[in-house]
Amino acid sequence: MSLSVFSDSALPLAELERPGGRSMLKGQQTKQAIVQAAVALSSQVGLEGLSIGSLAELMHMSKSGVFAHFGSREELQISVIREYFATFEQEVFYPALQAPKGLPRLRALFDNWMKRVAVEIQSGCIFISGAVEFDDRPGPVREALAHSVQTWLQALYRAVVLAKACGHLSADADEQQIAFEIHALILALHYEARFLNNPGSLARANCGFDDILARYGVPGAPDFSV
Amino acid sequence: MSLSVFSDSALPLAELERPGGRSMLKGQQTKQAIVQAAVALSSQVGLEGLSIGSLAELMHMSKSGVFAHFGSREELQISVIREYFATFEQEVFYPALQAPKGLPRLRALFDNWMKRVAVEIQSGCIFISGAVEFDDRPGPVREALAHSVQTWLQALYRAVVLAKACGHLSADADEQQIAFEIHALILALHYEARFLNNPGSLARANCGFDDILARYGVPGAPDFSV
DNA sequence: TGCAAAATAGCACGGTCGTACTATTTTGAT
DNA sequence: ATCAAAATAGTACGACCGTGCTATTTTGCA
Repeated sequence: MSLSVFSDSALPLAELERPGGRSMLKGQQTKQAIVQAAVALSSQVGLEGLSIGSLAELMHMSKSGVFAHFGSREELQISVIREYFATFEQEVFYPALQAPKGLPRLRALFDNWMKRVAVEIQSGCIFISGAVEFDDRPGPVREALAHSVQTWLQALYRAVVLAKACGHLSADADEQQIAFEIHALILALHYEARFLNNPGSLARANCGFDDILARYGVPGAPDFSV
Repeated sequence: MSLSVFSDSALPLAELERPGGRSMLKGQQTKQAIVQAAVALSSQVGLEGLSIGSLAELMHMSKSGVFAHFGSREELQISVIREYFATFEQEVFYPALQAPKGLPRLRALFDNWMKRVAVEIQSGCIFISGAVEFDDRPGPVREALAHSVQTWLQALYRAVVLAKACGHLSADADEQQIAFEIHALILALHYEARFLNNPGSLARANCGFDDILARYGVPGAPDFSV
C-alpha cells in the first residue's frame, strides 16, 4: 500500500466515527446522506440531470435545506464526483492491493472493476455519463471529473507497468496500449450491456482481457490463466 | 451492394431534386436545414441538451416556427437521429463497399469510421452521447437511437463474418468477439481523446485494430498489413 | 435549563423549457 | 392577379430550475 495514488476522499473515515466519541455534527451526517442519495440519483439521470428539487424530494427535505449544504449546484456535483470516486477506490482499488504484485494484482484490479461494472449496468456509471456531459463544458466540475478518472486510469497503468517490471508481461509489451485496451473493453461492455441490452457482453469483456494477457503474458508467470 | 443493411434515410435524395422540376416545398427545405443545424447543435450539447429555443435562435426563426415542423421535441430528436445516421451511412458505410470483400472491406470500414471519429473528437458523437442519455429512459427516442446503432454494428459484424467466409480470418475467429473489440477501440478513442485530451489515443486505436487483424488474420490474406 | 449557533424550512424572483392557440405572412397553383 | 393553403411569427401558460432572502426549528455546549 506504499503506492498511494489515491489522495482525496470525500469523507475521511476518521471523522465519521472518532474513536470513543461523536464528533460529527448532525448537519455533516445529513450532508453525507444527501451526497449518497445524490450519487444514486445522478448515476441514473447523470450529473446534469441531477436537480436539487428532486434530490430534496428524495431526502424528504426542502429545497433550501439541501441547497444550504453546498451553496451551489456545481459544488453538489463535485461532492457527488468525490463520493463516487471514494467508493470506487474502496471497492476496486484497495482490495486489489492485497493480491501479489504483478499479474495477479492486475487481474484482481480488472476483476473488481468488472464486478462493479456488472452492477452499473443497472445503475449507471458517473465516470462514463459525466465524460459525455462535460466533454466540452469547461469548469470545475469537468476538472474534478477528469482528475478522478485520470487518477484511476493512472493506477491501472501503473499496475500494468508493475506487471511488466515483475517479468509477468513480455519485455516488448506497450503498457499504455494495454491500459488503453483494458479501458476500451470496459467502455464497450457498459455501452453494449446497458444501452443495447446485448447479452454476452460481460463474457466478451472477460474474454478480451484474457486474450490481452495471453498475448503479452510470459508463459511462466503466476496466474497466467485463472 | 447487395447487402443493404441500411434502410431508412431522413431525406430520400429523389425528393430533393426531382428530375426536371422542383417538387420540394419551401417548408421541407427549411425543415431540412433545421435538422442539419439540430444535428450540429446536439452533437455538442447532446440530444437532451438540444432545446427548441436555442435551435430557433441559431436558425434566426421563432420558436413556434421551428416547433411547427416537428410537433414535439421528441419528433425533433428522432429526426436528428435519422439525419445523423444517414450521414454516417454516406461517410462510413457506402464508401467501404467499394473495397473488395473480406479483409480489405473490413479495413476500409474501420478506416472510414476512424476518419469520422477523428472529427467527432471536436464535435461530439450522437451515438455515444445519446446512448448515455437514454440508456434507462424508455421511449421512441431511445428506440430510434438503439435501432440506428444496432444497424450499424450489424453491418460491422457482417463485414467480419464476410472476411472470415472469404478465408481472410482464421477459422476459429469469433466474429462477435472481433466486432466487440473493434467497437471497444472506437469508444475508448472517443473517451480518451475527447474527454481526457490524451494525445496518442488515435494511434492506439489504430494499433489495436492492426493487432486484431494480426491475431485473427491468416498470413496469405490480402491487405494483411497496410 | 438556557442560549447562541447551526440546520432546516418557507417564500419569492427571474429564467428557460415545451407546447397550445391565434395572427400574420408567404407560397404556389390556377 | 387571386386565393386557399402552407409556413412562420406572436403570445401566453404552467412547470421546473437555481438561488437569494428571511423565518423557524433544532442542536449541542455552558
